[in-house]
Amino acid sequence: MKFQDFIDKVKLAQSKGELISFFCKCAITYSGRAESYLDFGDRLIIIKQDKTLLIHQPDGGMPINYLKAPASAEFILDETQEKPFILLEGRSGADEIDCEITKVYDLYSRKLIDGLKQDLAGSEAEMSDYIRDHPEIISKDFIPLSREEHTKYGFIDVFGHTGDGTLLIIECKRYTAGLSGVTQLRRYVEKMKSLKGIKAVTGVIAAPAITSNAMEMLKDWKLDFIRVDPPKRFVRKNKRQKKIESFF
Amino acid sequence: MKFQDFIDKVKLAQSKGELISFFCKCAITYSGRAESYLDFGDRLIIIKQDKTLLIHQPDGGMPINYLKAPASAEFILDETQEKPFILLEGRSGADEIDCEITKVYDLYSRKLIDGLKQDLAGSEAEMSDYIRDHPEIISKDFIPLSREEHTKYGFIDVFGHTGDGTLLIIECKRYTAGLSGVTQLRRYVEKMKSLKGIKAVTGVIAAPAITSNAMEMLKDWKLDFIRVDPPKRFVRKNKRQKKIESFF
DNA sequence: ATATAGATCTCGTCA
DNA sequence: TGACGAGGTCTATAT
Repeated sequence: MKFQDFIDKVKLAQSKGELISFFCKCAITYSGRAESYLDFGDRLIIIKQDKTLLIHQPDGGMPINYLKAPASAEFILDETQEKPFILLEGRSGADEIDCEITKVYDLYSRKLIDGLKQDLAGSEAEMSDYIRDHPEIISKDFIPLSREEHTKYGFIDVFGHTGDGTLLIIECKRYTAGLSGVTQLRRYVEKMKSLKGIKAVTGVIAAPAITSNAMEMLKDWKLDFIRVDPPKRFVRKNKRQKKIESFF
Repeated sequence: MKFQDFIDKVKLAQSKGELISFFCKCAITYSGRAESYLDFGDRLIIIKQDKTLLIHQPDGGMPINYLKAPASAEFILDETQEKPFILLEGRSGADEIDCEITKVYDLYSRKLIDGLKQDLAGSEAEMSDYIRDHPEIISKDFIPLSREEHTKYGFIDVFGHTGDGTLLIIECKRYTAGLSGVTQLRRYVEKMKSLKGIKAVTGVIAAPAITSNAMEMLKDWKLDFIRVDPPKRFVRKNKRQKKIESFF
């Protein structure tokens, strides 16, 4: 594709508020929170409708370069060498990407209509909901008082007390709990002890598993681990359907 | 685009090892580590050459759904309703996406040649390199012994001692240090004290800034903060070039 | 494989 | 706006 065609297509697509996607050969210099250089290769570049910029290599899940919305772009021509490139700039001007493009293979754009948000289940928030609604999985006499609460002690997943009046802080982890989860819990317990002047405060890690180092630290600090599996909400679709085609 | 055309194009592209990108209208059900549902809307779907799957909405930086490489796909036809959809499955079978597609607007594919890796500067590792090579920014008598070392005390960014023999652990943060950075440092210092039986162990947060809560906690634990800016390696390109075109 | 921690993290949320 | 923590985090590295 000729460079002028490319410019014309991008401008037209932009004016219509379309998402733009193109394959090209380019070299990329990024300067902002970090700095990077990537020499010439084929990449997929996407400019979303909110002017998010994504640059993807042919493999891997993460973009190799990106700019948060809204990014701006302008074409620049190096006066001496006549190398065209695109200068992309982040909103604040703190981030910028020089994308030197030597070939544009294809450019496709379309206005995508989609204002929907995903309904996600299985988060840590739902796990703390579940514990609040099933306090018996923590202990027979556990009485939850609050959940997902931002306190001056920190963001506490579940908070309550046991029959003998001991305050109990629960830190939920959806996966194997590690050292950082234990230090986080310990911080909450300590802070509540010192600020309330109460000694009868304890903490529990609620997670499906815990690493051995974390378990050791937990014991050192007289904290507890209770195995809790994160709840699931949706049921999988019936897989017994007629197969049409199968590939890769 | 007709459904059979879509299947044929995907199969052909797959056989040639191409990256596939298409706009479509679809509804997505995900089940795996979490579960989600997203009703019908227009999206950009990318199948990379290593069979990474990415599904993007028209706005936002993150894919709304994805599968890590290598994902597999097959077309399914619901027997009663004759709704075609694609069943995408993660490698282990633990993750799966049902993508019910009612329209395919465009499909583009190309073999992208790019085996290069990005040269990235400004990481925390480079910051610890810098401190090791410029120990005077910590103190006049600081002598670094190791850097980025995985020890039984933890992963310590920079470790050394001062003139009077006090052991010093440095935790680097590229941006404003927060509570978690302080608890992390505190954990290393405590562990080294207890395992070595030495009291003369102290810790330093090296970062461009620190939050007030973190600073308070740091003082409580007799730890220190030293302002250090992360080093930069690349110089920005000269921006004074001739402008060709500018858009959005 | 598991554990640990960084990331141009991103994203939401609350004070 | 800054601070704080979760994330289907992902990715790299060491044990």
